[in-house]
Amino acid sequence: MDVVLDNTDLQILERMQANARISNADLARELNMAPSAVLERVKKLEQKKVIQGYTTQINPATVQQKLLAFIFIRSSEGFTCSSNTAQALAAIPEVQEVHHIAGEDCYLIKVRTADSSSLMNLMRQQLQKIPNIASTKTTIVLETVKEQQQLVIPKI
Amino acid sequence: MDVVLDNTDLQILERMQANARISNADLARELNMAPSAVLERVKKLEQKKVIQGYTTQINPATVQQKLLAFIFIRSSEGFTCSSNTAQALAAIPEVQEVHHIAGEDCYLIKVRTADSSSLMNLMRQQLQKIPNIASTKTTIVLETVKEQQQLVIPKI
DNA sequence: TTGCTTTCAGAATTTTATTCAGAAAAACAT
DNA sequence: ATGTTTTTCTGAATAAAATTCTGAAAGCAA
Repeated sequence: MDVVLDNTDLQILERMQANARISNADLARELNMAPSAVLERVKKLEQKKVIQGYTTQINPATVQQKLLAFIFIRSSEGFTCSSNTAQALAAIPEVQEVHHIAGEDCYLIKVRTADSSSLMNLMRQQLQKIPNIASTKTTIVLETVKEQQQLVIPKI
Repeated sequence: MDVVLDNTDLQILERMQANARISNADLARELNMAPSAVLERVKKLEQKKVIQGYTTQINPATVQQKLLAFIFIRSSEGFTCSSNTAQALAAIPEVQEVHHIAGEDCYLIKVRTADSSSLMNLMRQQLQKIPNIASTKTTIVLETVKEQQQLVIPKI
């Protein structure tokens, strides 16, 4: 069940993380391997779900998403953090991330909307409808200095 | 200075966000356009920095990154949140995100490490070395329910 | 050794990316 | 409206890449 990755796999992952659209031919050249061999490895990394997908990073402001906020969500007392709550949160498209966290607060979510009034609408029309939410604490992001979902690939 | 996107651009963005490695030929077929026309648009979206890059989503656990944490960082009193602090935070590879936030706390950062002891090391060896940090409040993530950096592409 | 599995290289084939000339459409100014 | 300019598109040609396949080499277990 445990996935084992050798150095070649890690090299592939590192390069594809930096540029998902690198051609298989270029990748093969950088690794001094045949394209067919590299392709075979990439396919296996996909099968093994090491690679979960390929996404395009879009400048949020250009698609009218200028507001970013983190919201701490506390469940009602007497209710354990049900996965129903998490699922309901995750089903909202503007909710990018849902994390179950340690401590008193139950969930931390990351939300992206057009502006503060759309965030207000979202909270009123979507969050308030979810059962067993006792309170929310919102943190508005003024400026994002860094935002990379890139991992540190280990070296062997 | 303002980027204008028509419906075709948004369709392209939506599809490429879902799969950055979709072939230009497939994309053209879906949009009922010639591949050359689609390619031209994609190149322009890259030039205009609407598209900021293409990344591969890697299962963090498979590359030994099992711990995720959010850390609130407060600057020393009498010091405004200098961009130096933000830059120093952003320079740490394990720090995936650095957000300047509203309220008393100055920054909210997202950190990914192998385990809790590596997080401890990181905090002692890296965060403590940064000047003018008064306090940190760490929130450990127990379970991530959703994590998509996918935006909601507007419809026209 | 023998048999089994994995990984690789190299060649053949299919498919795609890329470039370019010119047509169509849209935008613009007169 | 009219003519002009700019943008966007199609379709064809070419270069490049993806994909498939065969078989060799390496690793491993019995």
